[in-house]
Amino acid sequence: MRRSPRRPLILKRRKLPFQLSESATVDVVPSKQPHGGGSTTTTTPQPPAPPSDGSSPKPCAVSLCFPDGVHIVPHPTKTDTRVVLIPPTADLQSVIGALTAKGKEHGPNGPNKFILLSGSGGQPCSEVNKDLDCCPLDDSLTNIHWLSGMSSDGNKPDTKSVKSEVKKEDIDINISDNNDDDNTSEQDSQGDGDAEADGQAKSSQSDRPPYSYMAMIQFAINSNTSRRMTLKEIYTWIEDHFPFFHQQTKQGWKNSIRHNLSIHDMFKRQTSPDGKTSYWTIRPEANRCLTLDQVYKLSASTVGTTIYQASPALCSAFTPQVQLLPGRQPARVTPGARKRVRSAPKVAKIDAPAAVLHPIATEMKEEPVCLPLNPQRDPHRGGEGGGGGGGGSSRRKQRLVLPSHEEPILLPPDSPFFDSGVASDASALRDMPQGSPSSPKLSFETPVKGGSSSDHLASSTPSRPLGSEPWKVTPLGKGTQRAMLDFSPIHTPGGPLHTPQHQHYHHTHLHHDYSTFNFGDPAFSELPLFSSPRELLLSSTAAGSAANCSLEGLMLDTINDSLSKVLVDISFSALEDEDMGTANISWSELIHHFI
Amino acid sequence: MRRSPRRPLILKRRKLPFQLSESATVDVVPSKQPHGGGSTTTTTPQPPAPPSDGSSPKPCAVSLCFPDGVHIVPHPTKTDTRVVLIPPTADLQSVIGALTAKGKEHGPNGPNKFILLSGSGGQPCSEVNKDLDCCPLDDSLTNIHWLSGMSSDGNKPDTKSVKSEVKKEDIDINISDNNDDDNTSEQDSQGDGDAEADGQAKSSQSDRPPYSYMAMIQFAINSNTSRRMTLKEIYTWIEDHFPFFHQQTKQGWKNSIRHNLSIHDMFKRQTSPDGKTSYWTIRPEANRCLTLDQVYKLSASTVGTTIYQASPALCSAFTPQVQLLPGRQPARVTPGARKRVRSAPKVAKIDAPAAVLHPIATEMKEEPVCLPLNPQRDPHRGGEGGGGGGGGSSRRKQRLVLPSHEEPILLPPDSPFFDSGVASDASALRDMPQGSPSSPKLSFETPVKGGSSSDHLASSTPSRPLGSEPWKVTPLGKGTQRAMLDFSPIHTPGGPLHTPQHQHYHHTHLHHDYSTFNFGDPAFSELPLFSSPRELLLSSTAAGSAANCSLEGLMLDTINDSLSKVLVDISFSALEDEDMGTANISWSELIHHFI
DNA sequence: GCGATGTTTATAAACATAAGT
DNA sequence: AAACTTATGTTTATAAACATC
Ligand SMILES: [Mg+2]
Ligand SMILES: [Mg+2]
Repeated sequence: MRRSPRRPLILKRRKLPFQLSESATVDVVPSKQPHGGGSTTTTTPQPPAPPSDGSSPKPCAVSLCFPDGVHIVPHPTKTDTRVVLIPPTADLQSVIGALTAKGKEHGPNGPNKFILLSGSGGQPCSEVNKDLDCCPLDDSLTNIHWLSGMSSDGNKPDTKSVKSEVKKEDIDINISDNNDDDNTSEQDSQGDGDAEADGQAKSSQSDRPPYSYMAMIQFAINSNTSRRMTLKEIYTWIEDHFPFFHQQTKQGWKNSIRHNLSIHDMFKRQTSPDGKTSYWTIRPEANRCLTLDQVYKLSASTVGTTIYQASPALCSAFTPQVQLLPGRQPARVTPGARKRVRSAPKVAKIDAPAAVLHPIATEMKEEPVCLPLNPQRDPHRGGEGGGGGGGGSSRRKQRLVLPSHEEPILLPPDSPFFDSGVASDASALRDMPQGSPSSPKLSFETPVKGGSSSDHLASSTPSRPLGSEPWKVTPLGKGTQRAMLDFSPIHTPGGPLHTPQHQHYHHTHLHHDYSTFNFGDPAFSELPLFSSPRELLLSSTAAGSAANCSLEGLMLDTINDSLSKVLVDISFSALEDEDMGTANISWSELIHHFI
Repeated sequence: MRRSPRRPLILKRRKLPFQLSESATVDVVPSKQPHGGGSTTTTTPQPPAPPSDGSSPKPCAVSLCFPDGVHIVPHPTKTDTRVVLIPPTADLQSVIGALTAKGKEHGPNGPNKFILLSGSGGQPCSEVNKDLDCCPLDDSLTNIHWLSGMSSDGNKPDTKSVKSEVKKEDIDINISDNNDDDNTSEQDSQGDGDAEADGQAKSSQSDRPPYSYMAMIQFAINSNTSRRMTLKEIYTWIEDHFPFFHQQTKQGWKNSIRHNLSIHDMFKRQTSPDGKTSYWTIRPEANRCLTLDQVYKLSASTVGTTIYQASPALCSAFTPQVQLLPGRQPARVTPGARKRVRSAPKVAKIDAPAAVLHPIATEMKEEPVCLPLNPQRDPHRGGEGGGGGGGGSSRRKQRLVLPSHEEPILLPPDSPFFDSGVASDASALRDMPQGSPSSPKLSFETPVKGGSSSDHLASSTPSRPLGSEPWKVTPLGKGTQRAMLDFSPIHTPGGPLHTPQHQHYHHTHLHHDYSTFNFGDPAFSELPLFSSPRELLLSSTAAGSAANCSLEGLMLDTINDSLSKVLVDISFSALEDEDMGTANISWSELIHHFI
């Protein structure tokens, strides 16, 4: 037992540079799309994305507007980059082949980088679930709704015994009962507790699930309609869904669960009004509403692309009437700030061309981590605006601030981040910095960690994309549990092109507290480890159709011959202001601005 | 090696409730004050507090104004609490004895809680070191001062080759060279590297130092004039000062050092302009400027009370000219908000009656962790201002938010926090939440943890208060290294009674970035583990005199017969606004408002 | 490929505290 | 009501897997 089982290695992403170099489109475009194997278990009936039936040999079309309906638009700031909008029905492989040829035909001087987006597939999802976002429950003190049946293992969430007076406006109470498709599934799974052992037996051959503790806790909490769980409930949920932990004689994993709850700022503890029970919740701003269903189902269907619900947590209504004055957005720095690319530690994220980023003046004077745009790093440092600015991009990654004068820019994939092939990151499973909007008020309370947390990614991608995982998920699902996936309200503060710069620097008031919400945070898909470029392509194809409101895309670099999955990220450095948070705009909407 | 050495247990505080219960003042006031044993090693010459020569049998004086010059003022909000201002010349024991008797004479209805403060001793320290705060160096890009001699192990910080232009106002440059007593010591220690082995031999009998990695890293970085160090330098510094690590064959401790640097948000990495070297720094707002000298010297002098420099890091000058508009302080919530008690995880902190706290509306709707004021918790919840508010105080501690309507209150020690006896906490060694002022701008950059961090205390109190520590600190100090202690600028945003509520919710701009600075954070003294109540008393006495600008005090509870050391904390929930940060007010000044 | 430096996750454990017995 | 036990939380220490330079 001492010999730690090691964290699941399968969680680790692997670098698989797109092998396209020597021979132009060699090996890249297999003639057929083995899309078959997928959908072994519960499938997603609804997605309006008809998967292209593959085998569409049309790789030679190099026109600017591909016959498939593909649109190529220039990048706002990068002359060598093109944004390629691909309809869900298009054949991704042929498009890539065409782009590769196109890129190479112009040589290093012409466009050689292509950001492939497929935003037209999904429904706008803007007003889809205005009320059924995360946090369906009202937490007002008076609302003791949750007192009803929570003390035990969460077996009786249906008995709304108390039903106290609702003090807030329309903060539901009905919302709490809002058993939509998505929530219903988990609701049930939780309801029966252990009785769920139905069809698929929880055989003893359960390996350790490929999820980190952080991910599993998120699965558990998000599975509950009220989005909160007691420690005991979390234990039970995990045991029920991952037999591996049921078999564990030692309780070390429970220690780890508690440890993770504590250290990750993403998990917050709430105390019931009576002070009797503690509920663990997920910081709404950080909650991607990831559920096991999503990951499991997606992995089962060979789809490596999951949309981790971008829901920025509309729970703001719960907050008292603090009503702080929203930071004035005007008079601020970095006037022309537009977009900016971001490269996550292990994640590849880029800003969508449409999105405007408000770079916000740096807080310190550290390195402007805006990755070097070109291989030849330009030390345009001397004339910096503020004298601060710090050095160029440092070694790995850490604490990046934009010199106030620097504009955000779309970063091409030439940086090491993008040539790293698949970015099977789990941003959705990460605990985003978030600026700790709560700390200000709590500042005087030592107990609160507040500040910044060291929460980090926990890849949730199952090892193998398809079928029969060795770690054995205990199903107990209905079958209609995918609504959650479709509801991905993306809060886009301002208009597509450029939002007015807000300077809200981590406001504290919670009223609609979308503090530090990043457009890009929400939707980064988990990519199962691809054993070959083909797999990457396949998963990408699937992603284009299934992922509505997705921010993910592919970065095709014809110079380096690399194809990387990237998170097309629209980042608003300071979204804390409530005024911003409410604006929802779908990814596809944004894309339409460019077509 | 696998069998982890365990973290130094001596770091742990112990509960030593003041044994005063059964027999009124029995056993509490020993006839003599064995103050002798102390001050075995280097003593603090300056403290204007002549220790009472003990054996002062005056426990019966129950008058409101003690002959010693003690003033007793009512608490602004708590009727059962009195604030006792004790001059440095007063005999603490007799005062405590008198207060105990007084408290018991009135029974449970009368005042039974006393907050003992000794604020008159120290110099105002308001303008003492306006310029010699933390971060003597300018970090502006143009300032390549640190490029001079940093690449190596930091052996040549004395050769200020570059001495670039000082961009800021008067931010010194002399400060960097400011070889006061404090900095000098470390400066030298670093200069000679290994040659420091002078008088006290680094015998092989070095036990593990009682400091956490986080503390040692702080020691190391703060010892450098430039307040930054490379990883290698940190290694070297620790090895040089703690022979224990020099003897280590395994390099596991280096792994831990790196681990700590990464996980603790307090530590930030900066990259030099040339991108060649990375320097580790301490977030200025979080830096208490703690040095080994302070801890070591203090422990040697039996003084359990250390003032961990409250310096909120005036380094803000380094920041570019971001110049964000400071949050408007007006129109905000919680009008009558005043003070509030806080109980840290393991730390006991209370707000000073004079301080005003701007509770700031909660961000979420969680538990108003304002600890229950009385044993009988009053669920005055129904008519709350905002309807939110959350439940009562939960179990341990975590994430507390004030319902916007609730006023901050001075928490009496009846809560479990105060009856826990000695609070030998090390808030100075903690990484405060801080709201991550930097995250906003970095929000779009995954690399930055930003948000809140799980940095936490690392008690720095040496196991034994006096002399010859087994862990063997390699001296290499001068002898006159205590300047740092005396400079404890306390930033008190507003006037004593109530500062205008600021709503700055974690501003990001760094210009004078005092974000989330808590009045109370800075000065929490480390209490060496007291083996008896007497020791607590002794240390407290010493503290009263030596600690100017100290915020510490004693909480005497005549009901529970407990005497606890507490941090009298003035907390401003949102001090991020620059306008606030510059206002310095000494603790004694605050106290004078009540006399 | 190797070594230094960084980042994250997993485990074990020491304590603290609330809740039960 | 005191004492012991258990559950729950918090924090630090270590080891390790990877990533990047
Ligand atoms: Mg947590
Ligand atoms: Mg760090």
